[in-house]
Amino acid sequence: MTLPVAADTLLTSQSVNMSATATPHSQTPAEPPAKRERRKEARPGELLEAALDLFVEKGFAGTRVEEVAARAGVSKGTLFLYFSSKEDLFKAVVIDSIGNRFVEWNAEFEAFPGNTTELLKYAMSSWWERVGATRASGITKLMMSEARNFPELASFYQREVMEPGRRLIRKILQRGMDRGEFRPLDLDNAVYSCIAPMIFLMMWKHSMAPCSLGVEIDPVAYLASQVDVMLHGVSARPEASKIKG
Amino acid sequence: MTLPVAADTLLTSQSVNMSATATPHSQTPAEPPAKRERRKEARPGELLEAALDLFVEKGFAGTRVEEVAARAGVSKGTLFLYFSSKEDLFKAVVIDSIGNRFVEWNAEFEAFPGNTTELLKYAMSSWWERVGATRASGITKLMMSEARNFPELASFYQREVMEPGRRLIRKILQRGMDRGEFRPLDLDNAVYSCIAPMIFLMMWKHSMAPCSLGVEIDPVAYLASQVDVMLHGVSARPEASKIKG
Amino acid sequence: MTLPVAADTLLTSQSVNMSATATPHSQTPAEPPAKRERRKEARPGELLEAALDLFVEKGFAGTRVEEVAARAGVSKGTLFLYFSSKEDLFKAVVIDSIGNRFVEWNAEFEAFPGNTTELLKYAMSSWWERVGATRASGITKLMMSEARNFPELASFYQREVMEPGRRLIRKILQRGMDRGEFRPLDLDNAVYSCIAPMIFLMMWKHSMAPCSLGVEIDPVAYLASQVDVMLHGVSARPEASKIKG
Amino acid sequence: MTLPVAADTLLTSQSVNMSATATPHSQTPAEPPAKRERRKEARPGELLEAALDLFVEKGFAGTRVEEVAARAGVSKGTLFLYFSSKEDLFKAVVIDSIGNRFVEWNAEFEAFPGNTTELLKYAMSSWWERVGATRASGITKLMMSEARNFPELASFYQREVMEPGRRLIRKILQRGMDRGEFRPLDLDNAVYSCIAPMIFLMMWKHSMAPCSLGVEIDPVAYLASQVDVMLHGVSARPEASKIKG
DNA sequence: AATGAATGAGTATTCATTCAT
DNA sequence: AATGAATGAATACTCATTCAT
Repeated sequence: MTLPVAADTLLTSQSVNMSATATPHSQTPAEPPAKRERRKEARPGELLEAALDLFVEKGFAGTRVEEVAARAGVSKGTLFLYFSSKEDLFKAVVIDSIGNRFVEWNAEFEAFPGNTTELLKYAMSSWWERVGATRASGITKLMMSEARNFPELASFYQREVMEPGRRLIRKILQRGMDRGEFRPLDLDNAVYSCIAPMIFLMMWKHSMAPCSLGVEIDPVAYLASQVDVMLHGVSARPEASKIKG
Repeated sequence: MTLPVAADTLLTSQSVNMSATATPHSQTPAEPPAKRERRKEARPGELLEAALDLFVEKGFAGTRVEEVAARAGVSKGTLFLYFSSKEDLFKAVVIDSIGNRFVEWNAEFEAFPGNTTELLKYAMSSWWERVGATRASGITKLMMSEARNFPELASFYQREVMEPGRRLIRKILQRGMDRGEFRPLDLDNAVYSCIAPMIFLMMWKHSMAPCSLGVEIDPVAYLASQVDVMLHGVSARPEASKIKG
Repeated sequence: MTLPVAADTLLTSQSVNMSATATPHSQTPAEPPAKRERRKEARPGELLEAALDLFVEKGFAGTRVEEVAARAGVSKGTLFLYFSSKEDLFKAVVIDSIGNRFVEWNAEFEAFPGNTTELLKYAMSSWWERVGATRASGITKLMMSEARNFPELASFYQREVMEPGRRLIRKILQRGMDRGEFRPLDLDNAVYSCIAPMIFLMMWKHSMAPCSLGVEIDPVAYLASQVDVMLHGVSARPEASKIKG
Repeated sequence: MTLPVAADTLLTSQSVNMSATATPHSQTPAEPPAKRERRKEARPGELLEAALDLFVEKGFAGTRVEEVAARAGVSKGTLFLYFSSKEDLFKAVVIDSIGNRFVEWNAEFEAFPGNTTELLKYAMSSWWERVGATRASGITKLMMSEARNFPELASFYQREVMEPGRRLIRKILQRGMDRGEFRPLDLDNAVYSCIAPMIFLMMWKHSMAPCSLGVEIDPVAYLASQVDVMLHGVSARPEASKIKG
């Protein structure tokens, strides 16, 4: 797992037990867990997974550590073997879940062969596949919900996730402008035309969707629609028709 | 305070003590409203305001009723005079804050004289003025954060707020299409091109913005940009230039 | 209640909730305590009494706050209404129990009419009556037992109790020497010939005596014997007998 | 390690796991004690030493077994190999530390050639050397502090330590009386004129002294002073002067 | 109607003890 | 014999809720 470079700058005053940051989200297929099984290696990851799910679902204050432990298949005491406090666990969950894929993505997008329209489509849909659709998306919902209770973590999240994301989007839009594919744009705001749908989808997925009684949103279709609208606008093109007519 | 029409449908299983939002001790015959009477009337409102702010900031579980009472300038005991429980208070906060302006807005937009492009701009900016920029926007952040802890409230919120909002937006887009101002659109998804930015702004305002160290978003500029992008797209118009050239 | 002058110097880093220091050891005759009786005034004193007894008996770590509360006839929660933590309670117990009677005693002994032999007898026996035989003696046992767990408190206790006591005894011995009643003495050490028996009695009373199966010590008799031995020594006086013979 | 004769009488109701103080796994036939064997033998002793220090410093409840194990250089689990419980460890610490030197001392004092004044001086100073100044003195502080939590141990201690000590002192004083060196004394109380200073010194050493900021006591000087006062009293001797005059 | 003292169920955390290795 | 991961009962402390005044 790649820890974000600045992770340690966060931890000056309230340090997070780093021993906890083991393989995140390792889809260990549920082996029959014998009682008092010894597997120090696996524990933190399992706890982090369980904690992520519960924190996302119920929030920090609404989650009981005992529940986290139970879901990870261990006892309350074991949790405190790996995380010195509930808050420490919380921080570890957030920090652990933030691998910065941005270097990787940057390279990938930098090398993208097609035109920027295609790149934008690709960026959005691959984001969905790799983040939006995964458990990792919960972190965003969590941060949005708990930011004001953990301002330190919030600014860490902004620095390590929001900022790089924003820069990546901006680069794509800039590419479009540079290549004459996109018209001149107010980039500072235009980036959010990409980011807002992502945030919206993640929030929706983790809040309304699970109790949705009627309205369903198909993320893939929505993102396609959004990219389409974003690219071509909703306005009819009277000039174009006129000309053709 | 305007209660949404469907408020009572919510109350089947987990009833909200309605005495809380209604005048308490209403048996008192209409006497000349002395100053102290005035205060009596004001109590629940002050509590609801305080509760809204705190719930938005700290979440349901993270907020202590004592804090709510203190902020409203009353004692803890008094709070329970108006709301039978913390949960009841929470529900009242949500329900109370949802006046359905939608009938009003519907009428307003129905009578809108200008073209749909103008209408869209107007709708977005007036939404910001009347909701986004106000304390009411907190409710959305609250619902997004707490939906899974209060699924009943969540579906109430969807029914009373999201749904009408969605329909309103849809109507506007439909109007554009009907009048040939907008090109044919996948309306089911396109509505979210308007809604996502709103949700995003409200979430941002109540989560990241308060602890933002760097990135600031100017909502008005962003919404303008978003509407612009939405209307005209980001793509350059080779045809258009061709024609002109 | 008179708080020792230097009490506040102790409280710089870990402050003791001073609201707690109400009438100490008020022998409130057990009135039938109605449930949920309201008597804020009496509470802290009752709690301090109960806490003193239990801390003396079981030590700090060995005492459960719930037990303290129960003995004071209140619930666990109520205790925390008056003392912010177990440690705070402990400190309050110690500080509260240390009224400095030394000014009063100083005056009393200063004005003592008889010879110093009488004064010494009087001092010891009145100490027993006013301190040794009372619940207050427990504090000494407590401090001796817990000094190393609460070094701050320990030096407070030395400053406020041991030191003044030492000075008082020294003054008495000095008086004896000044008046030619006592022979020249190594005062720095001689004071402990008075202090050690007191400490010993208090320790004994609160540790061995309660589980004594055989040996019993009669404090009054012991103190009388100790004063006698101290005054006249145990050695036979050959010179004296010789002369008479 | 010498076990006191009456040690087993203690074990009626709350038995002390004697395997702890005996060679563990003694079924091993007497093989040449390799180095590792040596260590094995040493384990319980190291644990007992560590435990003694910590119990004395922090009390029974305030001491964590993990700390004891760590100080002894073994793991928590190992401790429980030798002692079946924390309480068992505690009892072993006390019992182990009480070698009864009294038979030896009895003989030594019985054979003492000099006068009783000398004997008394010798007894006190050799007690300080052999007990007071050593780690063993901690046991007394421990017992004084914990007696009421372990009444059984307390009466064991009284029987095995206090009682023999008292008898030894009494014998010395009796010797002085018998030989006409001491005047007639109330022996039952007079013994405590010797014991109290010892107890006082041990308590002081293990409680106040470690956090003493000002007052220091020189035990040897104090004991000398105490013996001097005890022998000759503090009173001036008018008769003597008269005679001389 | 308003208070705030009192309550006790609930929760985070500790730590003696167990046990598979 | 030794380890140290795992346990869960115990305990300090919190906070929604009650109720006498």
